[in-house]
Amino acid sequence: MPTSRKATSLGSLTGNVGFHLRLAQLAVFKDFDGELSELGVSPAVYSVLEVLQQNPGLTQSKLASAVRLDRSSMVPMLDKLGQRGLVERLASTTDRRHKHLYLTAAGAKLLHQADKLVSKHEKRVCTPFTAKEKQALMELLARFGG
Amino acid sequence: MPTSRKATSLGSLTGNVGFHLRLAQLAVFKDFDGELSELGVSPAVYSVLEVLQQNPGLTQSKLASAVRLDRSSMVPMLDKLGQRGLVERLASTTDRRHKHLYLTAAGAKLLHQADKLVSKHEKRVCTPFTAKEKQALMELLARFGG
DNA sequence: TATTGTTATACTCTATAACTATA
DNA sequence: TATAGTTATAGAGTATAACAATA
Repeated sequence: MPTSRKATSLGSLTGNVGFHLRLAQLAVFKDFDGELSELGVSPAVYSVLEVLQQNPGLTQSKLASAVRLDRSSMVPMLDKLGQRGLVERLASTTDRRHKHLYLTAAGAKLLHQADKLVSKHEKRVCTPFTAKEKQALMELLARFGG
Repeated sequence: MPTSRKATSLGSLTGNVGFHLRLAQLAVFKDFDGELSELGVSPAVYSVLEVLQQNPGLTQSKLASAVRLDRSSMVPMLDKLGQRGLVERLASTTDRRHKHLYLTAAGAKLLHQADKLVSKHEKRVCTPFTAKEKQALMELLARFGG
C-alpha cells in the first residue's frame, strides 16, 4: 500500500495547551538561536544577564529563583559566564555564605548588543500579531502563574 | 548588608515572548506530570499515543514529524513503548523500509485512562481562563507556526 | 541516488542529594 | 538547625552523522 496522503491528524492534541506551548516555544527558541548564537547567547544566558543588569549584587539563589532554575543549575552557568569575563562573583562581607553577582563592563556591553538582536527577534517572531494581540498573549501567558 | 527585600526585577524579560512561553510551559508540564506520572505517561508519550490512535499504521518518520521530533529520537521512544506492550511495529509488505505503527489493546486502554487524567489536568491548568480566553490563547499560540 | 529505520554518540538542560562553610 | 553555594551524578530530551536495507 502507498503511504496515505491525508494530513496526519492530531486528535485531542489540537486542544491541548501544553502541546501548543511546546510547539510555540520550539519555534520561538529556534528563531532566538538563529539570531543570537553568533553572540554565544542562549535564552537562558540572556535572561541571566538581563536580570543581573536590573539587579546588581543579586545572590545566586535569588537569581536562580528569578529565572526559574535550581540553584545548583546556576553554578556551571555562572562558571562559564565568569570564564567569559561577563559576570563577577563577589563574596559578601557581612554574610560569607552569600556571593553577590555583578555584570562586568564586557557583560554589560554584550547584553547591550544582545538587546538589539533580541528586539529584532521579538519583532520577527511577533509579526503574526498586532500590538494588541501580543499584549493579550503575554497577559494570558502570565496567568499560568509563571 | 542584609539582602535586599525588593522583588527581583525582570527588566526587558517582562516583554519577552520566549521567556513567558518557557514559564508557562514549566507550569503546565509540571501539572501534567503531577497528574499522569502514575501512569508513566509524559507529555511526549501522550502525544505519540494520541497521534497513533488517530492515525493507525503511521510510519515512524511521519509520526516523528507530527510530534516534532527527529526520526532518530523516535526510535528509543518506540522501543520503550514496545517493551511496555503499548505499540506494535509492523513491517510494510509493499515497501520494506517502512514500519507501520499501531496501538495495541493495552496501548488503547492506557490512552483512554490518560485521556481522562489529561482532561482533569487541562481543566485545572485553564482555570485562569474563560472558555473564550482559552480558545483565543490556543489560536494565538498556533500562529507561531507550530 | 534517495529514503527509512537504526545505531552510536554527544550535548544541553535540569534536578536530587550530599558536602562545606558559614550563620 | 538552617542556609548559600558547591560537587557529583544522573536522567530526560534531543540532535547529528553515518550505516544497512530497500526503493
